[in-house]
Amino acid sequence: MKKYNPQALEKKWQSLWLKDRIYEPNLDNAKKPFYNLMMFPYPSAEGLHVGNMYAFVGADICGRKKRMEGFDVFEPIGLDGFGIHSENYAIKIGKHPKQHAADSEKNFYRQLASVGNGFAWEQKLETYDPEYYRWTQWLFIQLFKAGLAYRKKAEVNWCPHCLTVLANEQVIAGECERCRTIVAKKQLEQWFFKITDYADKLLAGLDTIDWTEKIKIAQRNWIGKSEGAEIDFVLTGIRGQENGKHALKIFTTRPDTIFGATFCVISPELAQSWLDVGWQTSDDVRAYIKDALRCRAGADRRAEEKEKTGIFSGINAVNPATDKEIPVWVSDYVLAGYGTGAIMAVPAHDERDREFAQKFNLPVSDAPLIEFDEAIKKAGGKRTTNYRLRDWLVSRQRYWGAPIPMIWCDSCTKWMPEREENLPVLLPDVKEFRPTGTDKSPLANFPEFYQTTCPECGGAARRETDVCDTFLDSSWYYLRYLDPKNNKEPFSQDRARRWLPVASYIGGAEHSVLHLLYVRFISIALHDLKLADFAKNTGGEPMPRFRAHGLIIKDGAKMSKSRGNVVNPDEYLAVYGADVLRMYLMFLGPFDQGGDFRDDGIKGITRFLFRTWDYYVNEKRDASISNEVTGRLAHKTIKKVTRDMEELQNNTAISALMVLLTQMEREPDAFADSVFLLMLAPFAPFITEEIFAQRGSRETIHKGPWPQYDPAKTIDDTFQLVIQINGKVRDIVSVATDITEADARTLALAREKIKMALAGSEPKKTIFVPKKLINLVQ
RNA sequence: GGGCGAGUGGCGGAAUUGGUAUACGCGCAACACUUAAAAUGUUGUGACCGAAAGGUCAUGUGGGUUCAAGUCCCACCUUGCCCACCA
Repeated sequence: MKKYNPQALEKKWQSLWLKDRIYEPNLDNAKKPFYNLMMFPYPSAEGLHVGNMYAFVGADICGRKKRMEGFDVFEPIGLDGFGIHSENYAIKIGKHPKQHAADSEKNFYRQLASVGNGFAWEQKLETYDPEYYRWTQWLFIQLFKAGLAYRKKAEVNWCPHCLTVLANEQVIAGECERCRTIVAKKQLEQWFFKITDYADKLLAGLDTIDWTEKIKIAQRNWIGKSEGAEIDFVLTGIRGQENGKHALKIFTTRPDTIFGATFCVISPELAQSWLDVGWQTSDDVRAYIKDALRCRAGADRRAEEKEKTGIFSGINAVNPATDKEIPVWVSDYVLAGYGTGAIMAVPAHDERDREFAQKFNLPVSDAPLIEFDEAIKKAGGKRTTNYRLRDWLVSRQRYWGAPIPMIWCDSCTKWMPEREENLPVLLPDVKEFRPTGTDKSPLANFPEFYQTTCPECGGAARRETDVCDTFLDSSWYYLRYLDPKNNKEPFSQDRARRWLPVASYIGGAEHSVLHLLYVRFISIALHDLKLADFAKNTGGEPMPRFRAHGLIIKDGAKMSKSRGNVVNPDEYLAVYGADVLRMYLMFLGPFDQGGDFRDDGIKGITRFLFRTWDYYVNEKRDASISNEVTGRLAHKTIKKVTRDMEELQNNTAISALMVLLTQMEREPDAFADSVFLLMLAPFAPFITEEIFAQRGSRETIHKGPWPQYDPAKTIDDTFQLVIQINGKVRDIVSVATDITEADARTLALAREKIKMALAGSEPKKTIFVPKKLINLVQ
């Protein structure tokens, strides 16, 4: 009697697989490439947690099945280790980020190796490796050369806790995505990527890709395309100015409501710009503008809790539709960054305008609507399109990132990229890496870093001291995986053409408007710039199929360190082994739904694998034995499991395997014996490999072949005919599959139970559904 | 406030196209094995009535469509996620 000992056999197979390189596809010659990508983790404080493992295992199961179906599966893994998150943790534990990276790298790879995934370890990468970020810098330079990276002074989001600027996408309801601190506004000169140039392409591409609908909607909303009009309202009553000399340009998506516009509102920023060019106004108005701008800098303008404020500017505007003079107000409920920073207020149709009108006792006019284009014509406006999407702010005033490879020369008076042959611009190994709290990166304290020579005139010049947003690191990693040691080019075009676009991408939905938008933007831009051509057929879309996995919850809440409910897989792996933990996680529920991690459910899976072991290892039986019922069930199970796995419904696939095993234990069948093990292999790679070897195979089970079913054997000769009276089940009888309606009716009427229930009356109508039921309607 | 989901046993969850609601697993109960317990195995397990046969009621609530509704339509309640003064 051999005992199932998961720890010993898992260790053994891990090293044998590594030695035999069974998960390393031939990247240059693969005939049926299948790029199975999962979002790479950032090596966080706690190490790999069960939620990460859930995502990786779900993706791996899909890849393992493809490998058994004969595909050359490439399943790379790496670490997204640059960035504020890692740096903050390093600061907290008093380590240098570089040291922390080295430590967590070791721990992460050890954990990742233990979960039983078919990772292509030879292609691993880390974003903080100079050989990686050298090419992140190269990417920055290509965008700069194409005019897609630019430097601009603008109002930006500043996190007073992280002490850096943030991209719009990293501000959630006015708070820093990472630390939940209320974000302030600052006027700073920063590097931006022109993602807004790609708004339409990013929007159009969504219709062509097979992604979770939720993510597509989130991206559409984020891009926020709205069709509307810009209309000039002629201004009157400006002190010291002739009437009609100036006009106010407003943006509206509802020009059809223009007859109801009873006042205009401009943003404090627009008002300030008027002051800057000499607008003379009262001290009260000046005070309001100053105050509103200061509030914005302090960022206490979160929508819901704030009552509207504002002040009459003293200026009037002529509504071009009604020719009536209406007042122009200044209020911070109008945003500077959207449209023209000015609106016509229609309190009868817009809730915010109504609230404002009520507070300040402004007129409300329930004027009739007119047709959209007619309104624009009447008002002398023009159609325009506005986007919510802002350009991607990529500079960060922090240490732990790829230095932005740009140089400022005082004599050439311009920004220039570092020469590509000088890349990487190495992140210096400095002791004082903490954020400075000014608007400068810590690197600005190191002349030995920033003092350089101008790439054009050779004179003294100064390096940019900000570093790149981590999302730039992760915007192209899938390309580098194909060739992580390439020191001549960022990626191999040949390999990219062979392997890309990515066949299956799996990751968390929390990146719907961050990573998943940036990764599309960068790929589409690379195609436009002729720097890549691997996805010509998908319009540059790098990942035509994406699925979001659900979250693993513990005690009713998302796992987090502060709640103290993080589950580390190590302890479970030590007790139960990877096979049990993998299957347990998959059995919780559908992959896109996640589930609640609780110890009590593990028992069922443990029992199942022990039964499997006993069935194959300890119960010797005649290998030629065959059983009709079990054989047929095996064919049906292949059909169901194959389909369920394609839909990532691993929970029901596992339940079908449980049903099959129970039947095999009752009535063994040689065909079922062989296919059961193959179907179990993606879920429980270790135990199946061991049993396969013990049954005498010299090959790995993981190259398949995936079992095929005989469609004829999935159809039964008989079925359970449900007999209903008025839609209620009254009897069930086993009949031939091809029974006719007439025969079914006769049979049903002859049944004792039916006779009793009908009590002698004749059914008026009969509904017959082949292979399902007969319904007698009285 | 806007957008998108989800509400099914004691619990996690099943249910191809509208066609046997509660698969599979946990838990629970009885039995077997055992000196005993654990483990394992077998059987049972939505609620109510009934000795049984059988019946009635059950998929958040209330309506509707249909021979037939967890599934489709309308209204409402609860809840989760995303976005949020974007004119």
